[in-house]
Amino acid sequence: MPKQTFFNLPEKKRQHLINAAEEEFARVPLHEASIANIVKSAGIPRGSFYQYFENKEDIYFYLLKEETDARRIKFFQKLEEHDGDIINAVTDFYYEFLVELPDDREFDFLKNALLHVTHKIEDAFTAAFKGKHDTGFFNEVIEMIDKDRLNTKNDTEIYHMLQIVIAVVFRNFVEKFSKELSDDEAIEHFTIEMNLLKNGLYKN
Amino acid sequence: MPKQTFFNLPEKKRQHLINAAEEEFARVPLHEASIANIVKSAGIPRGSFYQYFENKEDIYFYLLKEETDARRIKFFQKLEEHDGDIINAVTDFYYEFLVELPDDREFDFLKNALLHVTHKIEDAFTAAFKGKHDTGFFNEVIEMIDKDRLNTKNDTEIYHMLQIVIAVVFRNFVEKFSKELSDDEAIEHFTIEMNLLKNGLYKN
DNA sequence: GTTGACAAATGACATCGTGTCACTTAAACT
DNA sequence: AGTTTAAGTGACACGATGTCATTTGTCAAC
Repeated sequence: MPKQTFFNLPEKKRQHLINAAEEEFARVPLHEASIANIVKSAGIPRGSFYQYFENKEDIYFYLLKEETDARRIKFFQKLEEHDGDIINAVTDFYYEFLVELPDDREFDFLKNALLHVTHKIEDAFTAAFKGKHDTGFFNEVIEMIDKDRLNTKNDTEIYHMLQIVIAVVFRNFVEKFSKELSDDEAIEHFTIEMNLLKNGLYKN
Repeated sequence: MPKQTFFNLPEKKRQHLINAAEEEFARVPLHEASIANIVKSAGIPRGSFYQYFENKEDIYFYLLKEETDARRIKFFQKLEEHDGDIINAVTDFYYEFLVELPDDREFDFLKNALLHVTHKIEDAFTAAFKGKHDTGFFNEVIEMIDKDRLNTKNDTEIYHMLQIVIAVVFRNFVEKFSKELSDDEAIEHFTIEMNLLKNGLYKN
C-alpha cells in the first residue's frame, strides 16, 4: 500500500504521478519498468517517490487494484442483469470489455499485466471475480448465482466451477493479447469454450 | 538458445554450470536470479557465461524446456495407457507428478516458475501438452484422443477442449503451490474439477 | 512575529546487476 | 613452427535501486 504521504498529496500532483506511472507500466511490463522513468516523467525527485511508495511493486499493485476494482463492480452488475446465469454474465462481461476498449494507455497496461502474469498479478485480477475470503465477495457471488441452472447445488463444487470459469476467462484474455486476435475471433473462441464448459467435454 | 560454445563444453563443466543455474532458479524466480550468483557458484568468469548464453532468459528457458520435454513424453505415454481418454490421462499425469515428487531443487525450480508465470513460461509449459503448431504435436494429441467419448468430433472444438483442460490443469498446479496444498487436497480438487469439465457446469 | 517541532522534500551516494570488449590463452590445421 | 580460428577472461561503462543526511515547509503555541 502507498504511504499516507501519498494520499496527503495535492490532487493535481498525485494525478501527475499516477499518470507518469501508468505511462511507464503501459510501455513495458513491471519488471522492465524503471522508477527513474516515472520520476523523470512526473518531474519529482527520486527521494520523493520513496516518501510515497515502498517500491515499484507498491505503486504497480495499487494501480492494478484501482483498475480491477472498477471491473468487479461491472461484473456484479452483469451477474444481476443475467439473473445469476454465470456463463451469460461472464460472456457479456468479456464482450463489453473488448468492445468498449479502454483507452490506449489502459489497454497496454492490462496487456502488459496479462502477458507477464505472476501469481500476485493473477490474484489481483481474479479477486475481481471471486474476491478475497475475508471480504466475503466469494460468498456473494455464490449467493447471486442461479443454482437451478447448475449441475450441482453443492457449494464446494460451485466454488470449483467458479475457479474453472475464471481460469478459462483468464486464458482467453491472454490468448487475445498474445495472439493479437481480432475482437470477433476472440469472442468466437470465448463462446465456443463457454459452451463446452456448460455442456461438458464428454458425452453423458 | 544457448550458443554452440555451450554444447562444445566438456560434459563435466557443462553439468557444473547447469547445476549452478538450477540452484539459483530454485532459490528465486527468474527476475530475481542473478548471473553473478550463477557464475560464482559455477566457478567460471562472468565473461564466459556470455560465451555460452545470450543472457539470463536464455539459460532459463533452456532449462525449463529440458524439464518440460521430459514431461511431454510422460504425457503421451499416459494418453496411450488410457486409450485416448484425455481426462483420465491428464489426471494420472497430475497424480504421478505430485506423488513421485521431483527432488527438492527441481520442485523449487518448477514452483518458482509456476508462481511467477509469464506468457513465455506458460507457453513453455503448455507446449508439453499441445506442442507448437509447426512441430505437429497438437495434431498428434488430437489424433490420439478417443473422440467417441467426446461431445463433438469437430477438430476446432476439440482444440478448445484441450485449451480448457490445459488451463485448468495449470490452475491446479498454481493453486497447489501457492496455497501449499497437501497432495491429497490437490488431487481432490483436481478430480472435482475434471469431473465438472467432463459433465458440464449446467444441467442439460 | 518568532520559535520550535514535526512532516515532507531532496539529491548525492553506496550498492548491485548487466552486457561488452580488448586482450590473452588454447587448439587446430598446414 | 606459424598462422588462423575459437574460447576464456575480467575490468569497465552503464543503469537501476533504495537510503540517508540535510534542507525546506507548515503550523500551533507563545
